[in-house]
This record gives sequence, C-alpha cells and structure tokens, in this order.
Amino acid sequence: MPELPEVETVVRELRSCLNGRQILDWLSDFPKTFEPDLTTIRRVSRGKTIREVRRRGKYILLSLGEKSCISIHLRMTGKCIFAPTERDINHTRAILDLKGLRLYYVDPRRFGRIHYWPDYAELDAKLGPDATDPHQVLQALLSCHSHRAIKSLLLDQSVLAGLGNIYADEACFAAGLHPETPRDQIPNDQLKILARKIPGILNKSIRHMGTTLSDYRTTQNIGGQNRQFLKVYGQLGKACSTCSTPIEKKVLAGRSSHFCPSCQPLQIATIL
DNA sequence: AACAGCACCTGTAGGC
DNA sequence: TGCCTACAGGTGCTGT
Repeated sequence: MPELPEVETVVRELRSCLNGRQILDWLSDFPKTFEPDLTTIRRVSRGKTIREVRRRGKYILLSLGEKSCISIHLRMTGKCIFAPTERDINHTRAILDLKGLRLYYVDPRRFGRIHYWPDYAELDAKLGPDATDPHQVLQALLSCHSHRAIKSLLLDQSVLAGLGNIYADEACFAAGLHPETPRDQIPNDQLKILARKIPGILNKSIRHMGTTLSDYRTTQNIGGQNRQFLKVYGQLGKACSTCSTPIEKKVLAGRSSHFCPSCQPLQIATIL
C-alpha cells in the first residue's frame, strides 16, 4: 500500500498525538514483526518519551534519544490506528501502549516491520534523498550514470526514498518517459522535467491525504482522495487524458507498469 | 552490476 | 454458494 504521501499523511496525524508522550510498553503475539526482536524493543522503549515523530522515505520514525529511534514500515497492508481503550481489531500485530493512549499496528499480510535503530545514521545511509525535494531529486538522477530502466531506478530506495509503484508510473507519465527507458539515454533536460514532476505529484497526493486503492487508511481509518487524480496507474484500457490512446499495462521487474504508448514512446538510441 | 525469481502473508475479485 | 486462480501498493534474498 503506502508510498511517501500515504506515510506522510499518517506521520502528520501521529505527530499531534505522540510527540512528548511516554511509552509504557509494547504488546504483541507476532514476534517476527520486530527487529532485532520484541525483547530488545520493549527494553529500550519502556519509560522513554517520544521526542519527535517524523518520516524518512516510507519509514515512520519515533525518536527516542539523541541518535536512537524506532522505525515503523507499513510495507503493503500496514495501518496505525488509535484507540483510547482496549479494543479487538482484526489483524492487530502489535500495540504501542502509551500513557493515556494505545496505538494499534494492524497488518493483514504481516509484511510490515517495527525496527529499533541504536543509531539512526545506519538507516539513513541505506536511503537516497527524499523524493519531495526537487533539487536533491535532480542531483540523485544526474549522478546515477546507469543503463538501468528509469522505473527500476525510481523504485530503488537507495537512489530516491519514497517512490513506489503508483507514483513511479505517474512520474514517468508526467515526464513523457516510457518506464523501460534506460537512464543513460535520457537527455538532461528531460531528467530536469522528471525531477520537477516527482515532488509535484507527491505533494499533490499529500494534499489529498494519499491514494487509497483498498488497504491504505489514515489513523482515523479513512481513505485518501488522490485516486481520482491518477493518470495511468490502474487505468488499463482507459483513454489517456492527454491523447485518448488506451493506457497499457506491462509487467516489468515483477511489478505492473502502466503507461500511455503514445505519450511515452520507448526511444532507444541506436548507433548505426 | 543488473536482473529475474521467489519468499514473506492474507484478502479480494473474477471465472466457472 | 463454493471452489479455484490470479493478483495486490514493498522489500530482501538468492542465483544467474
């Protein structure tokens, strides 16, 4: 489910409720949710105050100390839901017990992870710059001299942090790039367009509280409204909003990719 | 280096 | 209604 705009929406809601709040305990019957393990997370959390709630890529971060933090990654179907009292919520994988409040981590597919980082720098080093910053996005794309398909690069969190399948498809459409175009065959002026479009697409979705297809919900258990603004993702067979050509879908690197064959032609330069 | 394939899991939609 | 299959927004591992 959630990509950068969805995680940002959740973080904004968590921030208002969690900042400065004391952790009493973690409760869970699903130890595989935790890294390195539940025992460690309980030990380092109990009695600590959450200093700050923020986002890095698709990670939700709860700062505990100068350098230490707990990250929550929702992966495909994770949700954070507030409940003032004890409740029975289906697929609850963990409960963060706080003074005066409980945060339920709910995740049907159990892909999500709650991770303790003694030093945040260790996580930070694995991620490229945040995809909401136009200047850093451009620098990341320019410095990546690769023959890899542009969509594969956009999905690589060590290149850019935050894009997933939906917004990678939308970004390629906005820049008129076929998702399979090798990075090293994209001229710089088109890369500049792409670098400008990516933050624009993400910020627009943040304003609409993210894209809900099925699972994603905010902490208030409501869906985001950005789905109606998608140009290619999930639009197979529908008329392109620019040229009316039917949108196509193709599996690339195991992920479904949506594009307009007319607006996003595959142009591979050939040496004759 | 780059890519494919698979693993992790469950729910849902569609075909019959 | 019930059974079966395909598919799903993410990431990490292995093998080629």
